[in-house]
Amino acid sequence: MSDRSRRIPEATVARLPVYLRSLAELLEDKTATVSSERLAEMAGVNAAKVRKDLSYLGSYGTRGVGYDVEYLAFQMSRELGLTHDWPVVIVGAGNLGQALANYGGFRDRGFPVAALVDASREKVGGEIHGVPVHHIDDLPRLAAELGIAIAVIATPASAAQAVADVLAEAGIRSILNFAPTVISVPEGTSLRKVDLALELQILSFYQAHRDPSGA
Amino acid sequence: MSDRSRRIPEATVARLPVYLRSLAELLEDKTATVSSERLAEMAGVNAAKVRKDLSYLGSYGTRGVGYDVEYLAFQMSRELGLTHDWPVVIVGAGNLGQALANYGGFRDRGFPVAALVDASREKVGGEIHGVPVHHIDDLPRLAAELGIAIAVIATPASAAQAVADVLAEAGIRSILNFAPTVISVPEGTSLRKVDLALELQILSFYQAHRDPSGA
DNA sequence: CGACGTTTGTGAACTCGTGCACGAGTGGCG
DNA sequence: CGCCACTCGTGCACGAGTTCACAAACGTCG
Repeated sequence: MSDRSRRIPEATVARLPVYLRSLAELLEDKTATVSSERLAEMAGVNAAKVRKDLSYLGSYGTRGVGYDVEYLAFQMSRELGLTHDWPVVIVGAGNLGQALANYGGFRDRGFPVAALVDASREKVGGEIHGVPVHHIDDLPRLAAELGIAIAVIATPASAAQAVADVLAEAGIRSILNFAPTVISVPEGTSLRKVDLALELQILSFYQAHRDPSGA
Repeated sequence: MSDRSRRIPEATVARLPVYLRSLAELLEDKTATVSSERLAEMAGVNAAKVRKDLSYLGSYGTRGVGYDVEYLAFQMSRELGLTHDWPVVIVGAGNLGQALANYGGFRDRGFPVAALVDASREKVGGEIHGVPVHHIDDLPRLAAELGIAIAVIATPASAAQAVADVLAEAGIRSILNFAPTVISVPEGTSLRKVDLALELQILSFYQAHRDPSGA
C-alpha cells in the first residue's frame, strides 16, 4: 500500500501530469482540499478514473473529505520525478529546433534547454535564443557535464535514426522524437513521439467521414 | 467489402498515417508490392496488427503476394481524406503560433496554413512567414471564404477555452490544441491535443524510476 | 494440372484499461 | 455518543484493442 511493488499503468502515467497541472491551479486559488469529482472535471476525465489513478500512488485521500491539494501535488511531483529540473538537449538547430528552444513552456515546467546541437559546423558556436549551439560530436561530453538525461530530436526524418544512435552512445535514455519517422532505440530507453502533421491527418479522417463532400 | 458500415477503431485510425508514410517511402523506391511483415517493420508495429488494420479498409491485399503499394496508398489516402489539401488556421500569433506557421511539415503533407489569427490588434495586418495575420473576429468570415475546416490553437492556456468557443461558433469542427490545458468542445467536434511539456514529464517519470538518484 | 510455398484475412483467446457499484472510513451535528 | 452525509478505495464486469493461429487464396514450378 505505502510503497513500491505496484506498477503504474502507462495510461495512468500519461494522466498524472494533467492532474498535476490541475493541482497547480488549485494551489494558486488557495484551495486546500479537492474531491475526485472536482479534479476529474478539471482534468477532463471521470471521477472513478481519478480515484483509481491516484490510488496507484498510495492512499493519499481522506474519505468524506477529499485530497489535500498541497500534499497530493508534492507526492505526485515526487512520483513523476519533478522535484528537480531536468536539463534537456535539443538535437537539430533548424526551424523546429530553434522554435522549441525559444518555447518557454519547457523551462517553465522544469525542463530548461541546456544546449542545442547540430551536425552543421556553420551553426555551431553561437547562441539561439540564449541557448548555446554545439556540434553533435560534443554531445557525450555535454551530456556528462550538464547532467542531461533527456533529448529532443528535431531533425529532418532522414537524420533521426542516426541521431538516436548517437544519443544511445552518449548514454541518454529518454528521447522525445519530433521527426516524422519511426526510430528504434535500445531496450531500456524511453521513446515518445510527437508528429504534428500526423495529428492533422487523424483529424482529417474524422472530418472527411463527417462530411464526405470534403469541403 | 468496399464501402461497408465498418467502424474503424480509433487506435487503427491513429496508425494509418504511419502506414501511409511508409508507403510513400516505398513508392519512392519504386517498390511495387509489400508484405504485411515488411510494412510492419517500417511502421514499427507487428505484422498481425498491420493486417488487421488494413482489413478495416477492405481486402486490398493478395494472398501469397502482399499489397500493391500504389493502390494501397491511394485507398488509404482516400480513407484519410487526404485526396485534397485541408487549409488550416492557426490561432495565436505568439512564439508557438509563429513557429508552427513557419514549420514546413504542415504544407508538405497537405495542410497549408491559410491564415494566422490573433486577438491583439497590433499583430493584425502584416504577414508572418508569408501567412497573413487577421483579427480573431474575422475568423468566421475567413473560415467560410478560405474553406477552413481545421484549426490549431497555439495561444496561452488562459485563452484556449475562449478560442475553442469562437471556433465552435465559426463552424470549425476539427481542432488541434497546443495550449497546455483541458478544453471542452461541442459534441461532434474532434479534438486532439499536443502538450510538449507533458511528454517530457512522462519521460521524467520513467527516467526517475529507472534511476532513483535523479541525476 | 496438381502440389507446394507464401501471405492474407479473420475468428478466438487474451491483455489491458475503464466504469460501476458499493463497502469502508471520516467529519459534523444534534 | 450515535447518526448521517460525504467521499475515498477497490472488486468486478465489461469493452476495446492486441496477438495468436490457421484456413483460404494466390502464384509458381515441375
